[in-house]
Amino acid sequence: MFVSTTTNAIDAKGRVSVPADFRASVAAQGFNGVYVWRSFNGPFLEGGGQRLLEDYAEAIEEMDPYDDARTAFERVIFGGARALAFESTGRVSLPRDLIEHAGLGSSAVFVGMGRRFEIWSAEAHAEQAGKDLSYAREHKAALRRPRRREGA
Amino acid sequence: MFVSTTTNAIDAKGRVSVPADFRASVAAQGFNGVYVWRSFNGPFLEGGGQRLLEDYAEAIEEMDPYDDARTAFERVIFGGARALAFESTGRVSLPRDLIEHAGLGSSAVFVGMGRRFEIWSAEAHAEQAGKDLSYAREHKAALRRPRRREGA
DNA sequence: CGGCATCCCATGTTATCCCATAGTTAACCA
DNA sequence: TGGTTAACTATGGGATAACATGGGATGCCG
Repeated sequence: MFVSTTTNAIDAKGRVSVPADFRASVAAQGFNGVYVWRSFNGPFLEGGGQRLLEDYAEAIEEMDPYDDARTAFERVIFGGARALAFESTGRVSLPRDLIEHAGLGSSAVFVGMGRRFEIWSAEAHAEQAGKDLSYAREHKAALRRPRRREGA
Repeated sequence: MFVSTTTNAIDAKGRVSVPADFRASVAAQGFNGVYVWRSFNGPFLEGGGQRLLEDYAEAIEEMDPYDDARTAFERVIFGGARALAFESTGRVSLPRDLIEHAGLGSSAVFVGMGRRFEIWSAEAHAEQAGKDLSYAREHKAALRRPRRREGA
């Protein structure tokens, strides 16, 4: 699971260290790296491990083979995703188009989102964090106590 | 798995490099190359590795022997598919009829689709990508939430 | 003999590997 | 408890390998 927020530097070659605990949580998923794509909800990137992408694939598999919606999702999700392998010290190099979409400069903010994570520019993240906080404050009633599961 | 979108040049001889990660994902499938056929959904090509064709064959086996759809699939996919072997540097040479069907000029856009991939002309792809993106954005609720598996 | 495909080699660009450093945290022992 | 090691993390830089691509040479079949 991806948790916490970390800011890492992007060097001149476009390399950035993926937070160590993010790396640990995708270890042993077959592919030693992460998949990253442009969010279509804003100027930031979304990412996850191989298992997340396989789960998307599974959800898509359940649609009709040549349904227009299916091919659209396939193109957007698989066509838009990039497989970024970890190099020996745990960095990935971000392709240009992803850097541009998120408006990344010399640093990247990794935000854990549970099964996914997001990558923001420092500025965009600061702005969004403010919005999220006030939104959460206004809607705190919506968060109810989770039901206890058996065995826990 | 085929992911990401890559644009490669087609030279005067009709040769085009298959993206390295696409080649890696069909390696060790018996045939050192890809199968490509004309899509019947538009002016683009579809392709995949040997395993994909075998899976199609299996799916078709389960249809009625004289179902019109079955024979159509057999003709289009098996009859229309071309086996394109990788040359030493990872290129394939696209037959004329495929080039014409997709309206390819001096470049080809490879779009990863998970289990298969598509090949588009730059112009047609730009147009289609816009449509797919807005479609996916509008219908994202239609993509059932992927089932969570144990682990991350 | 003329297209057409395949093989081989050459090249520039980009990405990746490997080593080195510095700061931080954890571990360990006296 | 205090201090010293020992890991691990993030990050910089240079060397190296991989990739995409062009061109020529060779072989094949009509």
